[in-house]
Amino acid sequence: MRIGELARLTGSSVRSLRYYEEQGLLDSQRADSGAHRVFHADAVDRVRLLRQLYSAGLSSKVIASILPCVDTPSPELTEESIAIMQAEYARLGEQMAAIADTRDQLHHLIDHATRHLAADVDPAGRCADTDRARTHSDSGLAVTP
DNA sequence: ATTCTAACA
DNA sequence: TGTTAGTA
Repeated sequence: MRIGELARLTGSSVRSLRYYEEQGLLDSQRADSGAHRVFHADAVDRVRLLRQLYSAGLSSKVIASILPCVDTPSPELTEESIAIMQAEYARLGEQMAAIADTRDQLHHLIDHATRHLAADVDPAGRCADTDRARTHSDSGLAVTP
């Protein structure tokens, strides 16, 4: 397939795909005329993996160093490759903990704001405000572990 | 219409 | 990565 289709199938831009190839992360052939790139069908999975790693915060360099672990023959897979993967694994673990902590704080803020809104402006009756407060509580955001 | 390379307010 | 220019 050509670059346009690969982009469509992976939800990435054509520009990004050329960049991945430039970084040695993606393989491609050349059309007979050498005019344009031709990608193997497997490139779809490869690109999805690349984007997943990128979105997790891994750099092109890091991804390049661990790809030999993905490709069938891996002559350039070294001890350092494993060390790098372990480091990223650890980093993601810390990042997940930090994100969980942030989520907890947000939960508290939501809880506080909800109570404030419910008890605040309605010494007499309660209508819109109370409804809004209840809506927030049941919105799925208040998932206390 | 699609792809390519090169380059940057 | 986006975008633009000039081609093929």
